[in-house]
Amino acid sequence: MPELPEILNRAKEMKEALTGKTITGIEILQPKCLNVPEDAFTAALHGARLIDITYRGKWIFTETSKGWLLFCMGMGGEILLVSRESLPEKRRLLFDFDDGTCLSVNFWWFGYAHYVPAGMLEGHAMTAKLGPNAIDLSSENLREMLDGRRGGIKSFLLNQSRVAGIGNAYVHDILFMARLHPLRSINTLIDTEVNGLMEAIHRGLQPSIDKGGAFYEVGLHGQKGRFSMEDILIGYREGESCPDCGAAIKKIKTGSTSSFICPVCQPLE
DNA sequence: CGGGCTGTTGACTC
DNA sequence: AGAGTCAACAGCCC
Repeated sequence: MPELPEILNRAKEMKEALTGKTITGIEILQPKCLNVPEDAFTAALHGARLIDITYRGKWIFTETSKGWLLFCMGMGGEILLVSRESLPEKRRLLFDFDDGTCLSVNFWWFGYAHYVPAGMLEGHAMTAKLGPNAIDLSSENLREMLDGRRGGIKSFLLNQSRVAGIGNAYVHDILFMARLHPLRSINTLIDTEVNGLMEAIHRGLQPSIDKGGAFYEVGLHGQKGRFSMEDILIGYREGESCPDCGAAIKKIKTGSTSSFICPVCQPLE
């Protein structure tokens, strides 16, 4: 599940390694992940030179001389820089470059590779509505965004059009560090809790950013992320002891997702 | 062997 | 506005 730490790192690696390369061939093994017909996609990007690679939330933005190439990795996948001689078996898309290297892209069904003409990003619905990157927010921003809103804090954090980049893997520890129950109503939060939440977002994401992302994802050169299970406090630790109070960590259903909480540190009043 | 679960997102309904 | 459900898939666990 690539979320902000993984996507940030992958975009950075891609910028360093791919800028300046020109696409000389495109192989599409799963046309359904595209937003335009296969031949239109190929025609649009053939001969495109890569200018810059950035990210927003869980999306990677590749700026080329012929428009935008956007990736969303869905629930997992790899973007690998390889040679023609060592192509991974599992791939959905393959880009050949003018220097003989290849970019192999694989993801589960939910992944997207979208083409958007230059200057037309505003018209791309899935990225145009993304909120600001989670790590770029200030407490003041967050307070303004929460103001007047109802509903649970977890679904707010997971809603990419509010805050971009947080997914279900990191949200457990973020809420634990903020001492907030996932179903806590936004309109009951006081200022100190919002400040604490902002701090928890940084404390929840930055260590993984610094370690090249989570252990279950790989980077552009196939290397594993160094943010390991030992770095996770509460998430996926059902039945283990809360690191703060020792109570048993519980797994609960919160809408359509599961949540891991300490029932003592994160009460729902 | 098979059923259940996980994860992202948009579409859809209430 | 927000909550709930569904659909799409591979891989893992029991």
